[in-house]
Amino acid sequence: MTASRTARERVRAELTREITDIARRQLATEGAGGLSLRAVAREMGMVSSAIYRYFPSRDDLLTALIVDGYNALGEAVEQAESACPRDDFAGRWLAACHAVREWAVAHPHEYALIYGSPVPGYQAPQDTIAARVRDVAAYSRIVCDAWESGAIAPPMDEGPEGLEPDAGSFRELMPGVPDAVVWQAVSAWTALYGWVNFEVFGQFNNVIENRRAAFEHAMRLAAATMGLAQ
Amino acid sequence: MTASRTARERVRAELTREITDIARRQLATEGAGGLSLRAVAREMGMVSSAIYRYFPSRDDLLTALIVDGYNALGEAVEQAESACPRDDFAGRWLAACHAVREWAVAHPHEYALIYGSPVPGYQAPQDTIAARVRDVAAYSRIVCDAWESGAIAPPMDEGPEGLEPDAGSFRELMPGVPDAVVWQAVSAWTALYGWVNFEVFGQFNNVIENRRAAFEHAMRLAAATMGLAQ
DNA sequence: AAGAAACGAGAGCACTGCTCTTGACGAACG
DNA sequence: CGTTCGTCAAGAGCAGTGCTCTCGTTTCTT
Repeated sequence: MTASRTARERVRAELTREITDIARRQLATEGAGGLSLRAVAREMGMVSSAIYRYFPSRDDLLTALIVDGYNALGEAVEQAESACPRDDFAGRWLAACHAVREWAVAHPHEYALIYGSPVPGYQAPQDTIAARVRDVAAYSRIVCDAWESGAIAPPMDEGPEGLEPDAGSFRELMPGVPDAVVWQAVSAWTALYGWVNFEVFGQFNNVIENRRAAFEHAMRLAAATMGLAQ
Repeated sequence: MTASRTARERVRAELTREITDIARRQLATEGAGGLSLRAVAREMGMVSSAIYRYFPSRDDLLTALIVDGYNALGEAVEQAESACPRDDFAGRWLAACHAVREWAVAHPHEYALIYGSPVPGYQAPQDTIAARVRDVAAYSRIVCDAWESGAIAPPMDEGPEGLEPDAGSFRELMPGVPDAVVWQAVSAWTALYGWVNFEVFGQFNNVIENRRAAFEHAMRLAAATMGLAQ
């Protein structure tokens, strides 16, 4: 039904895709700040103002790339995690971690776009929040499953107060899991992205050599803090 | 001796300081990408080209701000950590963590400059690496002291290979500490900055409410992974 | 076939970092 | 004291940016 309404809409969809493809390539080489609408237009053989027929502003083009990035990362995590045996929770966790790291290392600029410092003046629209929770949802599912099958021991203390039960937050993504376990999961989550941030943004240059092994070791430690038996 | 050589040098130093001050204010409001030499010059009542007498390029001005940021953060950590009893290692660690977080929350754009995604096209010169290790040096000292007084239990495994013994790296900053403990310290380090990154870059908006308490809880968990007795 | 909507091209505005030249001022030297 | 040399602010200008507006043309709808 949505295959080809008119020729005009087909070529419009085609051009829109070509614009985002070229923009993604530019993003990969120049970074977010170097993404130039005029350069995209130049590469397409169009005039810069024509781009505005497809994306009303540079920020809208950025938003499209951000949504694509969230989905690509989320899909990578989902695939890696779902390839593991359902009851191997530590294995699923490690697979998810490696998926995040490898995608980030392979697409550093896209990763910076979604998990780095926010682009100045850019405000993420509501369209992005649906795609943004895909990776953390997959990861919450592991914690959820592990808790339900008793693979996570109940911790001693209750943890601090103050988990906001907002849509798409941890509290909603892990129903039935006690707050203390959610807090441990949050800690492991921040450890994961802290590591990936440091590696992608160059803090490990000339410091850590065998990064994959070191990462796996750190993620095993994170799983332990989460209470996940190895 | 360096107080006042000539009047010319005095006014030059004064103007240089004024430029960095205005640039820092602009950085705080607009972010790194919005830092404009012309706007700085406008605010000083000068013409844009005059700025180039003091900073040969925009990147050099950025570098000055980055070095200042490293020093400010490092000094905050040093002060907070040194205010604790020398043998209260967990207390020193928590104090250092809170210092990092509070400085970052108070100066989000400066923090983004030094620990966020790298500014596109900007390459950090060698001048920065001296100041950059100030915070991690203070923090390594805690681990070192704790290890020497036996507050850190020797871990089971040895951890992965691949610690690069580069100048200013962890391996050099913690002499005498076994590799396995250094790896645990690296994990705690990444957990710390992972948390601060997420908070400063807005990932905790509408998710975590009482962030200071949650942070302290996460940092206690990190201290536990590090093997630090509480 | 006629009207409406979408489209690409082009000119133009305000802004950016940066370079080059010009003229003025101040400090050191003979 | 006067000259010379280095430093400085100012201005014009270049190439680039995001974005807006207008103007014919093409395409779809009625």
